[in-house]
Amino acid sequence: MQSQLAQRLAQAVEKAIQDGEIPPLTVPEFIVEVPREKGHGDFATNLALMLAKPAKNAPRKLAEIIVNKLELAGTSVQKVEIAGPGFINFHLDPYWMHRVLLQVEEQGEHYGRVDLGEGTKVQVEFVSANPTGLLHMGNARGAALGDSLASILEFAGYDVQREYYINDAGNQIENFGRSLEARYLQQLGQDVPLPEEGYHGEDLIDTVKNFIQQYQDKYLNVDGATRREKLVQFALKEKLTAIKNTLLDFGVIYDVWFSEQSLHQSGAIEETIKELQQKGYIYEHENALWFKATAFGDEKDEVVVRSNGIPTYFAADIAYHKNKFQRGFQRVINIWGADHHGHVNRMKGSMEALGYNRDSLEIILMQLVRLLRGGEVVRMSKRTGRFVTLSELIAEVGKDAARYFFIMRSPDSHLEFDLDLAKSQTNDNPVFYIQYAHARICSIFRQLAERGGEKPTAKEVDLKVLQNEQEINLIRKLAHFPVEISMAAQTMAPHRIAKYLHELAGLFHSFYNSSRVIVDDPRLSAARLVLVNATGIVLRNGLRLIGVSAPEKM
RNA sequence: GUCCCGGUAGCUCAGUUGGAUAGAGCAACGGACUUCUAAUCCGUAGGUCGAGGGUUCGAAUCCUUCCCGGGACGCCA
Repeated sequence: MQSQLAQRLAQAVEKAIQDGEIPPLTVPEFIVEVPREKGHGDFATNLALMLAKPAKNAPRKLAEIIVNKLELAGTSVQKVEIAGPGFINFHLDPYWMHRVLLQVEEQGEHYGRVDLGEGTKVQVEFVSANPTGLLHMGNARGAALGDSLASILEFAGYDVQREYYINDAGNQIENFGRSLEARYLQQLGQDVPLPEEGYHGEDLIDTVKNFIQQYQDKYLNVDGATRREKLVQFALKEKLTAIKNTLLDFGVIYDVWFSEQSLHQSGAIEETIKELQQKGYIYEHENALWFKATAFGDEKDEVVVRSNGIPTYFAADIAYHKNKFQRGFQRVINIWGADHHGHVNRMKGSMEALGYNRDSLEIILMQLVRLLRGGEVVRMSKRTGRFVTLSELIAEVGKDAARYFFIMRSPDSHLEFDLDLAKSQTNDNPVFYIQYAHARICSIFRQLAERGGEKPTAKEVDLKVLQNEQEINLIRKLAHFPVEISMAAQTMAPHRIAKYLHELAGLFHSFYNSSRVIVDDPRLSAARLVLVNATGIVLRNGLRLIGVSAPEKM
């Protein structure tokens, strides 16, 4: 409906130009939106306002010209008016929206899909936590955000792949090995210190205990390199399995687990550096190789190969992202913690250097998470390795609340995660509020079944009996769902869906409290059941996108 | 010092890419259960949109200068 109106409006302008009522110009960008104020109609456009400057004419005057040229045959527009500084408001046939109920029912779990992406290949890479420990709150936010974004993009017509990059090579693995070695020797009674820069998390003690159970002291009296290699191999496998399982519990399933090590082994890193070298973006300084990030607007250059000959993680990352583009992704989206922001420009620069469009690599930076318990900030320490893990969080508040809380705020915003609120089963908890709406809907249909009634279908029902304020508000909201999907996909903002669902649930609760669904009048009853059913479908579709379950009973 | 993010109601946050009278939830206050789930609803109150300047028909939104909070500036990842 919105795009149809936009098209007709553009045509009207063209016609006015032909007739010489508006000077020749290209039609400016304008929007057809749902006005906040209901008095402003069902749709409104700012076209005349946007046209004012290029056409050198007063907005209201232009609005009049446009309205005169506007062809509205075949639309549901009943009345057009010019308002305020020059808005054109459209009032539609009061029942136009009711048709959306037919659509919702017909399309079911597909209602809300749009074809914004037109099959564009997109990859979303998220979490990619080092397999040297457990997942923390930052990873958790990334998991919720990345998975939801991927789902939303899919729903908006993109061909989406979810990927996890396993940092199973490089410096931190060396470090990991030395930490494991220390823990191993400690367990076997030796008094050795943990490396200063090592992994201090106590989870490594358990890992080493498991190792000992299998190998005992077999690696006590071998050379360090062998011992560390064996420990690392064992620990990586264990940690990665744990991460996979936790993410699975969180409802996140990846298409691809990509190993950094494979890039080292295949020679892809070396090859990529050579390519950059040939293009003149690599130079040597103090025995190290540097990438000319400054040539691409970054503040300073960056080392790709250390003076000891070992490539940095940056070198691996360049090779990795080149690999992504080689796999044919037209958009490559990464979700990173805000602490990686310094990495953004040089990564984009490196892609530009390799001949790709820097804007095809899109980075979403998310701000930090603060946990609150009993009104107090839960202190975490990276140094001591003491923090709340994702699996602990899931155990404490449940998957649904956790996923909702992580995506309900814009990534740009620092996230305050109130554990008590997430656990509370009261109306101040938005997750329960939404789920409760769904449970109530299911309950109505259980009730109907108990009374021997049958679920009506939209086309056999007279939807025009849905006329009260609550019914109309609810229908309007359902009609808006596809637009919401487009917006969320376009701005890569899953929190919009959370907000939408909360509002939808609110409108449903209002409706529920104002009108009984199962009533004596069979026409009214049937129409309301269709409305309720449609609401249930949209709630399920939305909740599915953000990875929250839609319980039938609470 | 440079760069990034934020600053909107008591609190936590939205704000449809520059639009009409700035919104929601919680907290506060006052109401509604003989009902398909009161885990709900209805109502009231609450604002110099961090501050100043600029751009224009029109600014929370854009440009600029400051202030405050968080983060990043390594041959770590």
